Amino acid sequence: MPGQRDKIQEDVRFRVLRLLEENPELSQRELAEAVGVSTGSANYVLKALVEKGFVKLGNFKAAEDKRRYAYLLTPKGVAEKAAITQRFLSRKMVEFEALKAEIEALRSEDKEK
Amino acid sequence: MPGQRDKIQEDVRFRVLRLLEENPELSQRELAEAVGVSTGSANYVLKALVEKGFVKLGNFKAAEDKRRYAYLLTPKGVAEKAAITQRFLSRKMVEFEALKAEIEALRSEDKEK
DNA sequence: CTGCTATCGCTCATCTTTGAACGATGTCGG
DNA sequence: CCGACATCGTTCAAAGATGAGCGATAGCAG
Repeated sequence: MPGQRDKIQEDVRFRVLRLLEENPELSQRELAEAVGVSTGSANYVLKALVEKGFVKLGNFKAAEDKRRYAYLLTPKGVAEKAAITQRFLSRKMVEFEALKAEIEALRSEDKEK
Repeated sequence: MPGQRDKIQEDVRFRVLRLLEENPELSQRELAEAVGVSTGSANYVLKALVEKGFVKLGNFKAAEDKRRYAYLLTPKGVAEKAAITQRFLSRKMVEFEALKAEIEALRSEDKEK
């Protein structure tokens, strides 16, 4: 079921783009935790985003901390995020309804007893 | 993040138990599709449930089809499912709220533009 | 300055999951 | 009965995800 995986990966990419747009200072670990993946995955995703030109590495605290980067969205990255948003939103609304239905089904089953 | 994995695995187990309680005739493939995992995983999960004594293999179409089983919940399986239900429901309600919040956040961001 | 601690990005051995493929069994038209 | 085809449970090589740990850097106390 790679379709499932692809969706999850797109979700991760989207959330990363979204988070970085608001706050480019986030570290890989913070990003990982925020989107719910491992540090390894976060690193991998970030690397991919940089390669695709959606994110650019900057040191906005430039001379201060050579370890960490600022993960700045490029215009291309902003566009990509916008392009994904709709698909993401649709998917999440479907998930939302499914979840709602499942919860309700479970509850009404409980009542029956 | 194995906590995440454990939760997902419990979700799968729960959904399998739930589906089988209603319809023991489900094939592994149907089960896999219904819960959203691969056939390999479905097989693995089912095997584990049988080993733990939650599910018993029967051939309710006995002499008719030697390939497929009926996956019957044992009393122990029914009890397990009941025991998991609350935890599952709580988890899903949290997810529900999170999803709701994320969707709304995304929508209001859109409006701003 | 020196040592200690925390955190950075990054790697990779380890574990998990996937799904195409297999042998076996069932179905059905001719 | 026979052959073609569908579908069963099962397997396992390949692909994916994880997170402890590495070298490097920053901050801070003495």
